[in-house]
Amino acid sequence: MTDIPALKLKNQICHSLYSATNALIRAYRPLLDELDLTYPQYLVMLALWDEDKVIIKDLVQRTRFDAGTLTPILKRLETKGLVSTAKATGDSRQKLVLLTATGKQLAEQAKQTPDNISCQIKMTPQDAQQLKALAEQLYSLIQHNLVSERIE
Amino acid sequence: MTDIPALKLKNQICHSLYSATNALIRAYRPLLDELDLTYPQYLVMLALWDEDKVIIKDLVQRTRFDAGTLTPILKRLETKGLVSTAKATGDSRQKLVLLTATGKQLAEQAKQTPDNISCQIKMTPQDAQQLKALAEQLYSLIQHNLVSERIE
DNA sequence: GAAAATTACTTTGCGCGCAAAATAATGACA
DNA sequence: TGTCATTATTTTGCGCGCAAAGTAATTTTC
Repeated sequence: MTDIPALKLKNQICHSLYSATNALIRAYRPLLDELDLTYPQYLVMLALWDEDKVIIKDLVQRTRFDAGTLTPILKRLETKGLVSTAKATGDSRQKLVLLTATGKQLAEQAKQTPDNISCQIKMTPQDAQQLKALAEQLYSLIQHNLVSERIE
Repeated sequence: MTDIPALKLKNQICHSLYSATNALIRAYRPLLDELDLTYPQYLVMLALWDEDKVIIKDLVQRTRFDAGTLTPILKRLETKGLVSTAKATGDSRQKLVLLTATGKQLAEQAKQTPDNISCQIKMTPQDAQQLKALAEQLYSLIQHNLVSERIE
């Protein structure tokens, strides 16, 4: 119908990126099922395996999740016995997130997940790294934009 | 805490891709608000502006959406008066999706959206095209994988 | 030609993603 | 010191995303 090239679905980066991301989440699902984690929960656990005993604000930065998204995710991880929380000494608005022993042990089981995924998806390491770099670039450009808009 | 490089959040393509995609959706939001469309609704409309009078199965393929996701999206577009539906002649399980006059007119307003986005996000056309190509490649590799698993 | 399998689509349920509003503690400043 | 703005976190509400189950029409198979 429309012959405006700019409106053609096939020309949209957003569609390619959107469907690739969703496909990747689907590909992770069977692996993460074994860890009893959803994809976002997995990303939060990765952040905590890097470093725990952090306040939520910190975790928001590192995971790039919205605070309103993170709160219920942490609650579910707590219900599963993977994390616990404590009030921060000093500023009592802040809440510390800690890994439980179970949460730490799960890293051992998760250790193989990245390899398992890259075995399934036969993208060359070069292409994968480039995709990651371009995605990072896009993220940075957009974040920079939003920040500078907020200042104006 | 964990010193397993494979588990470091910063090394995960999935995290870069996930946060870039969500950031892009956030960047589209103010533009799509003017069209009274959400991001997925916009993608469906793009597909329909390409070609309407199509059955849902067709739209599932072209949008790469799950059928269970598409049904309620189409219902909302119908409520907004942008699309209508009709039973297909022949196979009466099938449902035809059509653009209304309003739905067709909206293409005129949407015409500038892709340009507006690329003005905001100052990625070079080369990088953008490469990102799109790599995302397409990832999508294809995963889809191919899922299909071949289903056959086994 | 009736039972069984398949296909097209819808419904249900749960977990996000995020804007907006609420809550509560801290900091600023007059 | 009290008011006002700011900050950290939670809550609410709505729209996906998708697995799984349901419904209804069509096709296959014997």
